[in-house]
Amino acid sequence: MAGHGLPTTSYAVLGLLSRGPMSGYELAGFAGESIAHFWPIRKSQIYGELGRLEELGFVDGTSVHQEKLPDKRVYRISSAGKKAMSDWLGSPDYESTRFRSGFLVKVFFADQMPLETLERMLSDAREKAETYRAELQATADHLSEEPQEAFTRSTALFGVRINQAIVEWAEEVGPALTKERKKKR
Amino acid sequence: MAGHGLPTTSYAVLGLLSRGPMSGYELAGFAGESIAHFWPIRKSQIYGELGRLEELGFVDGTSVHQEKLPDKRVYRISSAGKKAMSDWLGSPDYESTRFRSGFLVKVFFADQMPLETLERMLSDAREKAETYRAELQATADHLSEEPQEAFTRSTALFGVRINQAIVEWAEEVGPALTKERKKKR
DNA sequence: ATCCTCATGTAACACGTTACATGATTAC
DNA sequence: GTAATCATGTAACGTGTTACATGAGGAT
Repeated sequence: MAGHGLPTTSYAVLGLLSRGPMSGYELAGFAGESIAHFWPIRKSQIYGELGRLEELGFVDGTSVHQEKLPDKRVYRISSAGKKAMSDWLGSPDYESTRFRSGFLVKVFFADQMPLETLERMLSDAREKAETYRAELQATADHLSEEPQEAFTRSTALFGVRINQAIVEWAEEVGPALTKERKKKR
Repeated sequence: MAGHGLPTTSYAVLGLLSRGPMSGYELAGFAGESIAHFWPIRKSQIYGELGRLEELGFVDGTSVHQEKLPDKRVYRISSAGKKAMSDWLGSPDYESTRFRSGFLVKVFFADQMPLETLERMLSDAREKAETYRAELQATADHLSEEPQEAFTRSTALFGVRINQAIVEWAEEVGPALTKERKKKR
């Protein structure tokens, strides 16, 4: 927790709502296109957050009837919500990074792994990172020069750097590791 | 899940036990020095995993009485456990990477953030990554040339690359973002 | 004397994931 | 006309985190 109270996910939802009123479904879509690469949120979790935020008085929900589609509930950030958001933004504290790599767990124990499997894993990881890097680079390139977008772009560029690092890592250690595995056994 | 059954944490525990019998407490310490930077496991979770693995017959636990210290339960990997481990290592599938950055969430919404806070955050993130990078580099350097260690070293080098990328990112976008925030408002 | 760390764990809870539900519209 | 997708959500579950417990030894 950063400062005092709510988990980061709550502020993420609140922040997205500060860009305009939305239903949970719409919010899930928006989150998927904007923050998902560094802070994924499942839609079921979004509904939970919206409920919590409404109880706290940080958002106001309004039920909207629709003819051909299911009725929806549209949420709008309240003034208390804006205050909570700007308090959060006022502090430089942030929730510490969570990183877990099932890939590295396997690499760590790979001295017991068939050579072919290891090679498949390494090339797979390299390729995935390469693809993802290109994708995020494209995202960054397509953003406008609007001031607001500079922040979005910087988060995309973060992902670009990370995935570039992974590609380079795979190229560096790949040959050494498979060679290692050939010696052993 | 990678293949069929257990979560990655179970295999991580099993894999560490394949290096030798340990108590839960010892295992937690070992995990903290080896895999924590890409797969952290809390000790309370380790006890849970050990219980599960014992029920599955993948490890055998033996209670050991100690004079001055609390009694402990020492676990040893069973042959069924070794089989489960090698089956897991035989498949190139791995649990997908989980990455969550509370830092980037704040950066994403930083157009509403006081300039000073943004600057503090960026330099803090840069510094943390720099420190962590050096730490992991030292870890990699101190590993021997034993074949086994090559895999451990590669996971450390992964962290080195990642943190190097973060440092470079901060240097790239830092000035642009703070400049952006100076224009706005 | 008191406080902190070591060495062992147990218990409670919350976040986040996966699975389930439902009706209309579009695709093949 | 059957299957996939859209548009809305709810419910159940499990991993992982935080808090609690306990007694001995070392530090100040």
